[in-house]
Amino acid sequence: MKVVKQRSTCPISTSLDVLGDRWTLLILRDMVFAGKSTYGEFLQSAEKIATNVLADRLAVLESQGLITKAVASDKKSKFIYRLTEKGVDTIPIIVALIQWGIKHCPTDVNPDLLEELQAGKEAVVEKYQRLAREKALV
Amino acid sequence: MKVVKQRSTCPISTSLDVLGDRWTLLILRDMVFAGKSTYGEFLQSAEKIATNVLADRLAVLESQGLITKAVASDKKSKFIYRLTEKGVDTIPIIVALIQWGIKHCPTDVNPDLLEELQAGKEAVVEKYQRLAREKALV
DNA sequence: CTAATTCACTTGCATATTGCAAGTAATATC
DNA sequence: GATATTACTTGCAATATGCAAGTGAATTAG
Repeated sequence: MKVVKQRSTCPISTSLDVLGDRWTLLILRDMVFAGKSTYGEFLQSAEKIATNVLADRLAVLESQGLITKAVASDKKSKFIYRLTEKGVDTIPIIVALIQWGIKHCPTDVNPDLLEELQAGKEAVVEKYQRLAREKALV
Repeated sequence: MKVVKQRSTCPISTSLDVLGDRWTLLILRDMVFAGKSTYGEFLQSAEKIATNVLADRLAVLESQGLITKAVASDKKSKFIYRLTEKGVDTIPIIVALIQWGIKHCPTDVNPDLLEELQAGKEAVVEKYQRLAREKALV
């Protein structure tokens, strides 16, 4: 049970106590936008997270109730990580980060996602929240 | 000139390269929601940022173009930090963090802000962006 | 049935970042 | 001229991260 140190009772601060590092939101991104769900898949991402850091962040996310961990139905040696509602609720944060990144940093974005975003952020949030909830039921 | 190491060209990743730590968004919060603009004011916050970390984050925010630094009009020994448009554009991220924190963590929130948020997130974002832009013109 | 492989980690260690306390330097006030 | 304010910097211990290698259970290949 990983403990998270709370610095104050400000909602921004408490959110950052859990999400405020370089890796946590990238793991959630991989779950939401890349459909990833296993340790091995998370290791494949372009940013190259270290194995010990990934294990630590997954343990924090699980103990904080953003994800669940379950044995895969096909293999007993494999674990499937799934988003909880608390995890699904981070999608507006992730989408806000995408918009800021697109506007202010040199980035490569999936053209389909870019088009969806131009039609409105709310629709994008709702779409990926719906997809994430469907995936969580499997 | 502080350099920020870019891990990939994903917009979420590039955003987190600048904003993804425990302190940066709290400084921006203080500017946006508490009207703070000086080193001494940032040090006063409940989370107790260390002086060297604050100096470092202000230098990063300035070199990345989210804030500007100027000598105060009343005292030459005082500096005023102000948000740029790039800084103002982080407000949707901060508001998304507030909403997640309120919903999922034990927090204390300003009742006025809570009421504003219940009436809709977009209005809150627009209000504080307008206020921040006005402040930047002083 | 045994050996190699996959999968999910853990361990050890060098480097980087953070936290804490104290010190410095340029104004500004008394 | 002495004290205070403002914005830092410095030194050092504690913590976190990055990297390479190792472990162990479950699965597949021969």
